[in-house]
Amino acid sequence: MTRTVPDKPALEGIEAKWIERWESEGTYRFDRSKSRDQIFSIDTPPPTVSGSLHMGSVFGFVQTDAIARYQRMKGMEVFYPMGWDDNGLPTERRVQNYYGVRCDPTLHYDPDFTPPDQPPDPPISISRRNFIELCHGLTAEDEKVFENLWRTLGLSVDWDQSYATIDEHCQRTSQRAFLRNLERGEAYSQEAPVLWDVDFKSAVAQAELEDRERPGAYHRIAFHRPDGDPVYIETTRPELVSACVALVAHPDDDRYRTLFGTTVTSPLFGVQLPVVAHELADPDKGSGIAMICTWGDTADVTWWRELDLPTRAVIQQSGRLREDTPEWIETDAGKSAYAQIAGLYPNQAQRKMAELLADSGDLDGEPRPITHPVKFFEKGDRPLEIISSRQWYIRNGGRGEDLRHELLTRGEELNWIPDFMGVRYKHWVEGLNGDWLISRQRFFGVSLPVWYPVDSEGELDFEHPILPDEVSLPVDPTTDAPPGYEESQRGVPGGFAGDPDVMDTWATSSLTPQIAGHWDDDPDLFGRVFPMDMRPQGPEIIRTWLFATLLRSHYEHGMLPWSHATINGWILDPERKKMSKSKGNVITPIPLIDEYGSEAVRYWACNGRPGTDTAVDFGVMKIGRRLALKILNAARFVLGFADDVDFAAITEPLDRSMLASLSEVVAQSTAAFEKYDYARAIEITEKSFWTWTDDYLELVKGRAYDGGVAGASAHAALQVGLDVYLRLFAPFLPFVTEEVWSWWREGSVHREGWPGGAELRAFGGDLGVLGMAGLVIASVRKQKSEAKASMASEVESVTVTAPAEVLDWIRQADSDLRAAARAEVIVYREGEKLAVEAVLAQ
RNA sequence: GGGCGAUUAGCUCAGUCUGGCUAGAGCGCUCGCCUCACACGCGAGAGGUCACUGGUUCAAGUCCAGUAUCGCCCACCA
Repeated sequence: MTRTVPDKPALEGIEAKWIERWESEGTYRFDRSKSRDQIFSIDTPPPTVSGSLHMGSVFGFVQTDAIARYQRMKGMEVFYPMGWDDNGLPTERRVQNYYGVRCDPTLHYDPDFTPPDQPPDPPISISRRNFIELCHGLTAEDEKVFENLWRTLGLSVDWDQSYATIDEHCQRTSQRAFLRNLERGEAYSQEAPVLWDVDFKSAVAQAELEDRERPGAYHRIAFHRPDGDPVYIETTRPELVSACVALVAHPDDDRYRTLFGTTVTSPLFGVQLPVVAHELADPDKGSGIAMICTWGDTADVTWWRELDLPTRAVIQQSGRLREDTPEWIETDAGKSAYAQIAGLYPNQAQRKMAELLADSGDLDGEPRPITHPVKFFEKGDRPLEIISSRQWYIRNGGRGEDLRHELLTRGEELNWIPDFMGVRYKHWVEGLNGDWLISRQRFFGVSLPVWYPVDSEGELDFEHPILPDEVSLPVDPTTDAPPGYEESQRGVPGGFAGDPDVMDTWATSSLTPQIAGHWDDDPDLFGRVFPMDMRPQGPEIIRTWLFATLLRSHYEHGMLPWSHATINGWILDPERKKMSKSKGNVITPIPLIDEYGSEAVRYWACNGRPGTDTAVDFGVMKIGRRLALKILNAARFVLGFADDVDFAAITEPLDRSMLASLSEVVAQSTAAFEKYDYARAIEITEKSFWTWTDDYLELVKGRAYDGGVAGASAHAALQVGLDVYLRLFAPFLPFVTEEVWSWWREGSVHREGWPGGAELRAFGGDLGVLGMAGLVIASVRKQKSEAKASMASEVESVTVTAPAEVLDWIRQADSDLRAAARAEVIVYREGEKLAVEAVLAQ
């Protein structure tokens, strides 16, 4: 092959050139003919396409790509799919804002609907089907943006292996897995208290909660004993006095011991309430006695359940207090008091209650302001309420010790990188306090594939759901009729009703190994890629994605879904602050790629240690760019000599020494990669490469230009060196290494073998020659520099003093040293310590 | 309240698992150099109480205990 080495190599434009070439040549296409032990499979995180692009996405994906490229070069067939997480609330929310629409399932489909150019305010209501069409359209656009970014970054993904969590294949997989969970008793539905977001009007799961510090106020409120004496409780939620079912204190609390078993009356509403004892009551909190409501917090739920208390719900799904007077309020005064808070939101009702209680004399003093943690849906704006609702659950060990233990054991079987991340999983599983709530009262998601018989009274029979055949999946029970029924029987006595809910997005994305590996429709492929080798992901979704994936695999396959979980660090802004939209410090990758180039951004990402929080650092990107340029220029130098080199011609001791040191670098880099430590691998290679260009290239330059037998040795050694460095850098800097490869080699460097140390060691080089010659030339440079002389300035003589064996190494590089130092002669003297003295020409 | 991680040069970070010459790199800074791959470059230099306190040891940035600050995760939040 003829060489085409450009006169002025440049980085500009090489991304576009190779992106296109890799695609057209199928460089990263997965070859499914390989067997499981020849395949390295990656369970890629499907990014939320309706989220914004940010450096956090780039960081983890580039690190994964480096590992994928290493494995591919090592000879493994890499299964590297890409998915898009497009179902669920983030998309709905984006569609609502983008088009100014709201979904109203009661409306009929309008086939001619097109959204207005500008989002209208207030938003317009559209049918469920129209809404879902908009979701599909917008996510398709968003996915293009992401795919373009991934390609620009050079991710070696096989784009034929892609999926979207809302596509038919994912829906089928998700519904099938759910039905199997149901069949085995791992999934169930029940009417129970759930955490409820009043804006989204949906239940949310424990994994989606976050605490936020919110202002509140302790209200000290009097309940009354039969003799009229007050019992003071302190509450931040006086609006729930109407939902109170009991008072509770600690069984050992002497202040309240005499009250247990007696009855008190609630203020304003005059409801008779028992006083009960429970260990969860904290004598040090408030007055030590608390009201139990339906339900103000999760402690209320515990008390309600364990003490078998009645249910008195006043807060509705809308978040408002119910309009009609609850039946348990029987006094006229109570009814008129309730009328004043009926239909209000909790915060409004709270202010009203404070007024009413103050007027009645039941509020002791002023409300005392505090800030306290309040549970929010992580994507929500208002505090969660707890309401009773029928929902679907998957058992996750939160309510069963045996399962919890099995899942903890699975966590121990998994290889965590870095290993301390395993502790987060352990703590999460140990802290679970309920099963996984998977149903959501939303629209853009995978439907729960169940219908319910409607009895002759028109009531739904939730205990005997009607299920589809697996072959008919995916189904949408809101539009499809179940087996054995006609659509005309929907909602009529003796007919059926479809479950209107969709599954939580994690209920689908917890199946990414099964989805990507085509568990449901291609068992041959699945057998070749599952269980997968690697699950890369962020630390914040260990409790969701990682845990849920492990759970589903444990249920379905009785094994871990992957052998290794690599957890990347958190990305911080250049000031080392967390990036967030609200702070306005989010950095997006595309402008950085435009400015520094893909290689530079990749270099930055690859320098982030596994699991280590990393700041966005433009300085590091500049260094990456500099490295890429250096590779181009060094390659131009190396390839500027003879086309036909003979590796048997590598006879010079210095050249062989260089190859020996390179074998060390290969060994260390390989060892680092085997431990998934890509950052260590690039560090080792980079450090060695700069020494190669600074010392070795300078030392052999003269000989290389002079030619002859000694020159031929240099030419060949330089080419071997370049060849090895290109391979070592290829996982990190795929564009520039491929570019240089194309100047003189056939095929793609990314399909070439990873270098082995054996063939380099076979040249029999002695590490000491290059090592010592490097020290001598450095010392001469230093003396020139101190004399403020040019490096090209002539040297009359160099005197090297050293122990005999060191002198022997240095002598083997004598002519190269003289040429590089521009020295007439080198005088060797035996001595204890290495000393170099140069006499500069005047 | 509990847990995990971090704290090393002005800045960004290696090094700590496995204790051992004078603690490293790059950026920035200072000085010098157009040396036939690269001035988007090359050479050299200055710069550190390894957060703090105590302990183990012949020897501690490294191991142990505690403290402080920062970040993250978790927690029943009356």
